[in-house]
Amino acid sequence: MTSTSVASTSTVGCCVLSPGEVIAPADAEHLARTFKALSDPSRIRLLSLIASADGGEACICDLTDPVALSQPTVSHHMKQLVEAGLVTREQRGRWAYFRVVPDAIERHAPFLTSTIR
Amino acid sequence: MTSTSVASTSTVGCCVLSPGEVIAPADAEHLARTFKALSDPSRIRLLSLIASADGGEACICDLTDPVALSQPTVSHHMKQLVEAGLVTREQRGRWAYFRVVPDAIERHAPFLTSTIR
DNA sequence: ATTACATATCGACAGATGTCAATATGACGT
DNA sequence: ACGTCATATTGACATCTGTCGATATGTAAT
Repeated sequence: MTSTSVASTSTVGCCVLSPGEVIAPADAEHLARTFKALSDPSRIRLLSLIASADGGEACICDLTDPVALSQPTVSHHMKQLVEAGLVTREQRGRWAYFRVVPDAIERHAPFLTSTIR
Repeated sequence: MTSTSVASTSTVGCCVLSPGEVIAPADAEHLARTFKALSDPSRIRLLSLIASADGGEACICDLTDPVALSQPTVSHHMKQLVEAGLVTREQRGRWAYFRVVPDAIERHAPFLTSTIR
């Protein structure tokens, strides 16, 4: 067979490919979902703000001012980041504290090296 | 000063921050633009197809079938990838050959480590 | 219970995005 | 010059996205 083969959705790690193999559609969708969460400037800034915040965590009220967005909009962005697995949410009293998930992005590194290069 | 400071747009490399510094809005926008190019499953598959193709390059006609999209749509996606700097385009005869830019994504690694962690 | 405050959800809206069919552009062979 | 083929552009369309104001939900203090 001369055509490049399509990898089946990987079970070990994320999107690990043999050389010459093409990423599986399901893996492509998964990757795209992660990148989509990072595709908005405000969300990048929110991640950065949380990561550099005291104790590595921040609540919505800490974030609205620096990004100059309304409270509902920031809440909406945070929901996206949580659903993408890039951030965790912990309710403490009236506040919701968010933390960046370590290595959430690095987890996709295999794709970047084995698929893209 | 107790508040976290905002980094000015970095001139050396991409988005290098001192600890406790927040990414500059311009850098956030730049990063988001790159991630946006990667936020579509079809584009991820196109990148993978090109990278794994014979000689590391492919033309539009090689790509339409595997991704099951029309020629104009593939052309549109390729334009996005070129504009994001993730892929190069070289016209050779009637064909346009695309190649993945090595380290185009890795170039953003400083953000992933210095901003997100 | 009532009040105050932090966050989430809803409804609405403008603008962006992915897709295709039709057409234009451009390069080659005859 | 003409026809053919690969790619790009245009126009149209449905859907998704980011944003806000208004409102609902939930938690804690009084």
